[in-house]
Amino acid sequence: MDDPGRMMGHAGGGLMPPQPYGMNPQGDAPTGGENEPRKQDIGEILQQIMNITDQSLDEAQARKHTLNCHRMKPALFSVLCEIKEKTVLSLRNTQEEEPPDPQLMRLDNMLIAEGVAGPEKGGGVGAATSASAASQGGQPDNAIEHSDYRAKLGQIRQIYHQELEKYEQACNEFTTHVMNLLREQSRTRPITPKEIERMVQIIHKKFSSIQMQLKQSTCEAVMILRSRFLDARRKRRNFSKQASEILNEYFYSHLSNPYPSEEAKEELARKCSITVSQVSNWFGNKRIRYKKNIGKAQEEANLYAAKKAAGASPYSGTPTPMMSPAPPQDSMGYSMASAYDQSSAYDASSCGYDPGMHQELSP
DNA sequence: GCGCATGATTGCCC
DNA sequence: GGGCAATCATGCGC
Repeated sequence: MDDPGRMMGHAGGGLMPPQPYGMNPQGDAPTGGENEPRKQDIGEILQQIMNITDQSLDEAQARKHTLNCHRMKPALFSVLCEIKEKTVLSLRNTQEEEPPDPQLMRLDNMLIAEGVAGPEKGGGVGAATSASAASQGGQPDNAIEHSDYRAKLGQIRQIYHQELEKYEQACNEFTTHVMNLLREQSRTRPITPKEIERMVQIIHKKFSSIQMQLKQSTCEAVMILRSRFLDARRKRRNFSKQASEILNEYFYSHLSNPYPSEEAKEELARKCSITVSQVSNWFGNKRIRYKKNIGKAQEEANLYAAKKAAGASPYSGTPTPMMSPAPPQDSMGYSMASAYDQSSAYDASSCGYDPGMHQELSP
């Protein structure tokens, strides 16, 4: 930040009556041997002015009074006026109105869109809804995900507004402080209201750059939250036990043709409270893993066969062409008849046993 | 913390 | 476009 001390200086705002710049108010142009002591005097006065900032108010007031009564004060004022003129010239080029920062506009727009800035949108309900739908399809725990996302976004929003308020407060406090300081100093040194105003602008600019960092960090936090929320893999949840049972029962009941039709998939999806694509994924994974580990799959098949025998299957009333599960292997690696084969209503002899399917699904 | 289970994704093939 | 195979990433029991 610019040193406020460098902003000092202009005739009209000071203690002295307006005088032409560069003129010695006393009219006695420095000459020859008188120069050295005067230089020393001015140096001394400048040093005292610099020291004022390190002093207590009472001390400073006393010192200022001494300075104002100093015989070299008018000469110093004149010097300050000269510096002032040069400073104003250099400032003229920097006072043009700057266009709004496109980066800041982007950040603002994003924060408004996400419901972090601007009017309260329930912590980004819209974003949460879309993200939730994208990540979970029609899963019942949507509401949990949704509220979870909303709660986290709400936290971000709260922190953002707290910090923003803090920065604004600090900015106002600092601005007031600097303005008071400059007004106070304007009694001793030439400072115009316009310069004070410019100083305020500089302070605001500084604080707005800090605000931009805050906005940037907030945007990053929202993006991270969103990506985590949208990343389905991160949010993988095992299906409910009931859903797994339903899917397994269907799979082992249709082992001869474990490729459910679209209608069947929809029905399964509805019963399991999952999406059709999740049903497709499940069957895709199941077919592959069944083939890879047929022995273990056989145990599972037997389990479901036993259940079916007990009449527990929801599919027991809808006999469709299927095969018995792959027979378990004995110690020699040969197939043995499974419990499922023996107990199922859909055994090899009764309905559509497909040896080819065994081969197809066997490793 | 580790290993296995499991849902999801990706690339390829038909 | 659907299925397969490989892989990733997370959940979960130990």
